[in-house]
Amino acid sequence: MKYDFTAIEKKWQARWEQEKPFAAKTGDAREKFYGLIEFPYPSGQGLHVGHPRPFTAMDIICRKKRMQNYNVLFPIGFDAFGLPTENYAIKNHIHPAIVTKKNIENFTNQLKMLGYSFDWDRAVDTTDPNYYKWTQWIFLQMYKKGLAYKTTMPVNWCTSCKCVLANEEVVNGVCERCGSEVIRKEKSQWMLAITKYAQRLIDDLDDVDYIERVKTQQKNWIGRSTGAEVTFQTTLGDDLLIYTTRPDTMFGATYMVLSPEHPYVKKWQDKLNNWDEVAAYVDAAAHKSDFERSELNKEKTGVRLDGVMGINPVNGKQIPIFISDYVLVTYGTGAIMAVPAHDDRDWEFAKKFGCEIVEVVKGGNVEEAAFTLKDDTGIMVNSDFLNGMTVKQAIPAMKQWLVEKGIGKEKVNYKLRDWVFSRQRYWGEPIPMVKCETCGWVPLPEEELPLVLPQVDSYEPTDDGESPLSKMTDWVNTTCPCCGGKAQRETDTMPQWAGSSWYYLRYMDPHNDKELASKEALEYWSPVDWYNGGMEHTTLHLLYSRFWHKFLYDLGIVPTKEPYQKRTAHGMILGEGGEKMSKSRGNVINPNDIVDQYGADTMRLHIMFIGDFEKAVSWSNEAVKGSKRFLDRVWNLQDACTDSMEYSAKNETAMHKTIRKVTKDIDELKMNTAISAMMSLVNDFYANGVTRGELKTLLLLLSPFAPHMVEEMWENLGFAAETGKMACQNEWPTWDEAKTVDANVEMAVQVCGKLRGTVVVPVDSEQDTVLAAALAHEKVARFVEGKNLVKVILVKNKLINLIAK
RNA sequence: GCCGCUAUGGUGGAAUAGGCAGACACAAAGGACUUAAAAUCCUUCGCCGUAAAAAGCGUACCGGUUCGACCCCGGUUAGCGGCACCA
Repeated sequence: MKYDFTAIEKKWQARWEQEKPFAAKTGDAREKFYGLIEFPYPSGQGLHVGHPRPFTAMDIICRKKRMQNYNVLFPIGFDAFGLPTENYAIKNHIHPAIVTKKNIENFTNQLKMLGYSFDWDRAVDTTDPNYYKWTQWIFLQMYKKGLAYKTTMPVNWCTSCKCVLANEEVVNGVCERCGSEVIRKEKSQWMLAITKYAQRLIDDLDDVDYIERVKTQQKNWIGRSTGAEVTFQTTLGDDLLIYTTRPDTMFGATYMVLSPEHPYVKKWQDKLNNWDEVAAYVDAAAHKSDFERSELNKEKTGVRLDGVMGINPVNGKQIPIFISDYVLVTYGTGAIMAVPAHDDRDWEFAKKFGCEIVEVVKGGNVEEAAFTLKDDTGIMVNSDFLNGMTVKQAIPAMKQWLVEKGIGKEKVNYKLRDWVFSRQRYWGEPIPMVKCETCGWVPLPEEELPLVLPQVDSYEPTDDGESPLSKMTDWVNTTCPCCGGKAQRETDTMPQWAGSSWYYLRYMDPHNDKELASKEALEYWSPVDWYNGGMEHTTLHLLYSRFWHKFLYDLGIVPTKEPYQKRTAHGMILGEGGEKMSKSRGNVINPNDIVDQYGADTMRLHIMFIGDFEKAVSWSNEAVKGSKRFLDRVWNLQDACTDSMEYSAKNETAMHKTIRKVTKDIDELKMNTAISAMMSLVNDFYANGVTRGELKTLLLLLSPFAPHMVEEMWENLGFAAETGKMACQNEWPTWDEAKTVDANVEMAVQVCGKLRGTVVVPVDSEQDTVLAAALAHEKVARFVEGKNLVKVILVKNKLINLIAK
């Protein structure tokens, strides 16, 4: 019988679709398992070979969980708002909704082609008004709690997309999507106060099982630092508040720096003797993008504020004040005390501008370079009451002194900024807010949700940076829900991150038109037990959705503090030479081609076999054959197996070992070694023969990996007649630990640490037995001859090492 | 610069409470079957050496701990990812 994968895969996909064996049942008495993958963006190019890697892995986990009698929720959906679709629509004058619909259809077909056990009845689409109604609803709740606010601030402006970008969308000073230059621009924007959750976003990482690098990356991104805020008086009478993490070095503060945007600069305009020079510098800084500013970090620039001096509160000394763009207005207080002896940037600036350098921590040569080591060994000098203390002692001592004098206090700062939530784009969720001439910003009443995206003639953003919606005067002009007067709708839309911040909740109850999901469903399915996704989403999507979840938790809507109990990440699939796959390199692999040539089961198996799941791997078309060959070999066992349902003596140990290995490896995402264990077992079957019972076990183990072929064999071998379809099995093979070991083991024999041979002894043999066997070994004897056995080291069932002198 | 990760045959990769390095595959070479090809099956496959053995060398590099190190420690180099004037 030939392995006709095309016919077999079609047959079983049709049956699964009809009989729905993968439907999740809310409220079922079995233990629940919620496995989640990052839902795809349905691009026009269709499924990329990068998709099947994480999807197949989670499919395997979920299929195995079902066989272990869990009630599994394994959903799928589409994150369908976004720029590529919009840009395609602009170019081809097709409505983005039509493009999206077509792309989703294509993705759906491709995903079904790969045989994933999704519960398709729960599929969500973020562009469906029944879905984004609740995205808008969550925004309104945030507004009501003061977490959504509108403010004018410098934003990242993409010169090509004509659109505001979040900080996270700017990569190396250019737009993440189109690669064009990004400049700073003042704009009124909706913001979400994620910074209010900064501490909880750090603290609650302790309670979840995320791979360590995700945790560290999130913590670095949030960037908590502990220091002190200190007030410096000035000769103009205004007090300057600065932030420092090194209060211990205050005696070394010899000048101060304000960011060019600091409000005092303007305030002091009339009192400065060099205002023209100052104004020119401020103006130049304003015209630079963040990137330009940071790119010039080799060479410090700045201007002295002539006419004002700061007063160092610890010693009363007057010190000059500069403005420089190495101080950021967005962090701390936008003003610093500069300690050139112990900070690289300050040192560099001081050298250029001729400022005094005062050493306050012993250990370096501050004329040569800043001495920045902050450890226990540094001893304070030139620091009055701190002299002789270590840095570690001086920090709290100074903080205490500042508090006693009433000029400073401990302060925690975060690098994390609030989330710019407005986009001047068409293809996103409309922000459900109305601006009334008398009442100001007014939220739309919840009954009026969803606020549906209107039809427009042109999707192009306007040249002044407003959303295309602003041209829809019929839609924009409305009445105030509050006073009934004239009002206008917000024309900005939400960023793509909005819809993906809560989609895992909608899966729990996707058709609910009363709530985002019912309490019953939320309580039954929460939290997501295992979420796998890409590292590129660690500081964006993952952080944003944790923030939204915590907000919903505070409202009493979701029952858990954290959305995801466990987070893992997959590596990328690279092209043949280890290069990134891209259209321009022409090395893009289309999963359809692999499926056509080898079948979906081979595709699934191979993409799991290819290497360590967490690491990047290069795709090789040649290597796929090996996985296909393995499936062929399994297929051919149908005709070779005996009728016995027992394990044969020759295969018994291998059976138990393989069951153990495959079971444990799947839970640890080591699919590659699970597969190699099954390959070895099949090699054994070819050498020793195979019984029907052995084959049954193999099929159970293999079914999550190659579900279609296994269903067919399951039916052919008569198992389906006995216990039903493979997809409905709730039996996972078990192993007997005692039977995973043979009666005899082969042990390595070393003489003085060098391998000299092997001996076969009964399992768990004591030293005497092994030693006797080892000495009987011809080669070992040769190396021991004429020497004294000084010591013998035995590692049971593994090795014996004879130390002979 | 800071944080994190990685380095193993021609290739993808196995192996860590410190215990036979190279499992499982791909490629290659030889053979069987075949009119032939494909498919399949068998054999070889780290380096050096040998008639074949043996001996020796070998997990990026240098050193250490240990009876024993891919694994632990110190240092170096190269590469990948993230952050980047965050005071």
